[in-house]
Amino acid sequence: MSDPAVDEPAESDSAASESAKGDLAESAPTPNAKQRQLIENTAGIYVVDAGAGTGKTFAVTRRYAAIVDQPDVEPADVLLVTFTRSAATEMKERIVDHSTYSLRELADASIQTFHSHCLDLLEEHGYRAPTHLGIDDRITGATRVVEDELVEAELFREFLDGFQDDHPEYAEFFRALSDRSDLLDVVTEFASKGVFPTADGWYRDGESFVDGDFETFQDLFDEVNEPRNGGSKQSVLRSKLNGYGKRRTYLPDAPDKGVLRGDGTKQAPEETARRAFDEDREDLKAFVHDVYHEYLAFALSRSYLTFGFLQLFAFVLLCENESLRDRVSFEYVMVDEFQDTSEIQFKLALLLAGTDNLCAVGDWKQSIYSFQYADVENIRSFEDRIDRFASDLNDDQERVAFPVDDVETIELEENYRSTQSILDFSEETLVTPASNNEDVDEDVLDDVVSLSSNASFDNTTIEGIHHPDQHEAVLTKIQSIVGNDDYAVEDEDGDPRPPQFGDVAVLTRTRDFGRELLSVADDYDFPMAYDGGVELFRTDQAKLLLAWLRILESDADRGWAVVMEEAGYTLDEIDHVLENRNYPSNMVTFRERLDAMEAVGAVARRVFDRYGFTGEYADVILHTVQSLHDTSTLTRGDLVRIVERGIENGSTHDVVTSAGVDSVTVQTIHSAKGLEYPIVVLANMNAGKFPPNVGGSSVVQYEEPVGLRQRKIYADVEEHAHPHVYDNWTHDVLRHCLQDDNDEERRLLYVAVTRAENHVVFAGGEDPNTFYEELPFEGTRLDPAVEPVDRRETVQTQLPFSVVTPEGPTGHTPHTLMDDAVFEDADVELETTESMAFRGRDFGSRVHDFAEAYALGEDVSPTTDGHDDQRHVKAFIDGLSGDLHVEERAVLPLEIDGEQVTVSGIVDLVHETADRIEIIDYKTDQSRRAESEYRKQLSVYYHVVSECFPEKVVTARLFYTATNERRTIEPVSLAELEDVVRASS
DNA sequence: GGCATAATAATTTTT
DNA sequence: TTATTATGCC
Repeated sequence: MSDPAVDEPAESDSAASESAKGDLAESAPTPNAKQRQLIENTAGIYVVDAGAGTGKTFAVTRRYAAIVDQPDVEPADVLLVTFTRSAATEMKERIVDHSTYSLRELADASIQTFHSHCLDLLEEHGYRAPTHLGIDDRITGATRVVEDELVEAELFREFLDGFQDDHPEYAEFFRALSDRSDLLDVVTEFASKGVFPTADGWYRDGESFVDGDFETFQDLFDEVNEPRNGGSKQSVLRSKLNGYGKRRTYLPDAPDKGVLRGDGTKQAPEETARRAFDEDREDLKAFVHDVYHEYLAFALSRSYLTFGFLQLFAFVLLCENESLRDRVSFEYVMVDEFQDTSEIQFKLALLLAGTDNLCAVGDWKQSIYSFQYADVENIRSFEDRIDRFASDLNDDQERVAFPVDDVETIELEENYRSTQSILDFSEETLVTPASNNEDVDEDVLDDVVSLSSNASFDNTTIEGIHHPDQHEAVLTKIQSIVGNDDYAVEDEDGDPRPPQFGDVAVLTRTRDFGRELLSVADDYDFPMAYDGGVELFRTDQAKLLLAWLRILESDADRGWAVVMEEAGYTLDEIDHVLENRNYPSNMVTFRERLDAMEAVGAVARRVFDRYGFTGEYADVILHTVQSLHDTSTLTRGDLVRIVERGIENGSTHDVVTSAGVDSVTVQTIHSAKGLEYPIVVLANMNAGKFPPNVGGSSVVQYEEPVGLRQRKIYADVEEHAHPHVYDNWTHDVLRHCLQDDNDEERRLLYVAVTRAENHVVFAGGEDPNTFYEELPFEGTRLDPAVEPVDRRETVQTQLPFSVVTPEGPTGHTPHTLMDDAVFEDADVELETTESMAFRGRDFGSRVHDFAEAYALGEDVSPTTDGHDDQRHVKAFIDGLSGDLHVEERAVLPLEIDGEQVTVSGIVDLVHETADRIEIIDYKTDQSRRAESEYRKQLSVYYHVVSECFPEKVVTARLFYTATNERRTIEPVSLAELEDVVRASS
């Protein structure tokens, strides 16, 4: 145990009185000048450019505290909107530390996402909201929110079936759709922009949005129609129109290619814009309107709302009901992550603001959620938009009752995360072409607020490696980095220290790459963990398990086909075998062996053994299956259904790998947003992968300035006969004007780079992409030579428990059971805190020391050094009532193969009430991958306590201190524990 | 260099 | 389905 840990006195409310120290990110005790400007100016409209690592959360929470600590202001007067629920929780906790309010007092405060606030509004006042759109239905207590996208898609399909039957007049539109579910996208997108249908038209000025605005369109058109190379080269548009009508035939009234492109010119004629835009879209509008309106009615009749509809109805309600608007509006509104807001959310913020005390905080450079309808223009063109939206809302009555023309901009400039080299480099990512021919507009740099680093040293390396065996090359590179002084990272005192595996994060654009990398790492015993959701049931492991289960159940063809294909049979061979039911004998033998097994868990295990699936996916599938049902009562049929359902709805599960504490993290860039790592490896920079050279494919799409585009395809009677005949050629012109460029890809690149504190490595495969080629770093071919890792030497894992000599516990309270003497006799090796070092800080002990002291009621308060662990622990413990016991040890006697052995386990906290005992183990977020081992450790204690206190409900939980997640753990069965002990002895 | 055509390969994920 | 890149021709 080390570390000064908790030496900071409880902080006072006034930022000014705090001591000037602390060099770590978000929670530096003293705000810098710009942060102070934001914190202290709470009246008026502010838009805050808060770049990566500039202490945004810190400033926002302090500002909130400053607002509510004013004499006449209560938390009920303030709305603080966050992007995710967990961000809301985090905000609350951090505010508690800096205001006079307790967590309990803030429990009902409006610190939440737009969606949950809308839900609250509708639950309380939404009963008649649908009538404003001419829908004769109500939102009631029985109305639920469908959160799962796939469930919604299923419901929508069901709706469309009925709709199609009821509306034969729309048959031709349905024929034109390659995928009916595109219609759901249209509906969702309309909803996200505040365009709603009424019974016989569009809500408010919705129709003008649907029609689009020619002026705006013309600007876009002109932009792509600009001749290039000083007039010597045709415009992008003209070049693209070269393919006009290439593989399709239009109806006779379509203009000729030559007319649209212009003859002997470098650009398409101006007239082309008009022609394409003026296409008659009335029928299409009616179609989309009816789908939209009837779907809303359908959803309400089924008593459900989607995320998008929550906002839709809340918006309508606030628009229509003036007195309600007055009652529910806030004196102060703050919106965090403003770059991730959609158009309707911006408008909701205006409707919810009772005064002009409005604050939008974000970083346009980190806007990477456009697929979620985030609109980066909300923050980039804040002043224009607030002006436009407010006057739109005020067109028939005053809804935004304050002036919006006085907008103050605050730019946070000090970066607490990265070196200056990385910050400077990061700007390059925003102007790097994504493909060889792309012309990047360098003007975006004018909008970049350059950041200045306060790192204590700058030894940054930025480099690229590539090799066809990219996975191995990445591992090799990481091995050369770990322990290498050339890649020193910053320790807790701001001094350089050699990096460890835990300092490295591999970020990728896709989950797939992460998964592949992890499986290669597994071959070398390389300490690496995938952090994030995996569509577990869509893995090979799950599919093969399903196949064998189907074989067992009914000799199903689709079972045999899968396992035979896996075994390398050709399709012809498989057909032949299936026809004659003459299955390969080794497989038949295996089937018989499986058939003899009773428990499905055992079947699964045996299947995974056969295919050598020893990795985490197999593990998690087994675990998931077991935790879904009690293994003893789960039939094969049940399991088949579970896996099928899992495949169908693509449910993701957090994969828990057991690489030990000090291991490399693998994540998607999206999920790494907000996090930081000393060393970032940005992998899979291959042509076509990142950025992908793929465009949208939906047939009916909508963009605000253009309105609806339409393409109807009259397919020949013979399926897929070519050429199709299109009655609408406009789409083929318009689509070229609406191409969004690769800006968001560059922002993704930006997000990835700005996660790094000290070093960045780009990694590519056979064919590195343009980003890799164009960015200013040296890329070298790296021939992989991964050293197989002996984990016992290089990875400091925490042993789940040790096997010791027979000596059972004798006491009968859970706490005397953990008698020190018993424990010491047992000769258990205790890990030292050194082995838990986390990025150079004594992370584990920092948290544990604090947690222990705080749980024991000592007068300590969380440090604010850039990590939230202690704060999270404090909030967690504050929420517990009952007896707390810290650092408990358990020994559990087992009889294994006729021999008495005893295993021991340690837990951090035991929370005991009259009827429950809760066992809690603190873990850093970093250690999540070892969860399956921790499970076993917790289970030792679980079984001991359960046996001694049969009348109490015993639960085991892991508490991830960095992310403030609490996870209930399904204990490992005694039989399984015995297996583990057998294996380790 | 400019233009047209053929070959090629294709995503992220929260409420 | 569609955007990019490679290619072949002028």
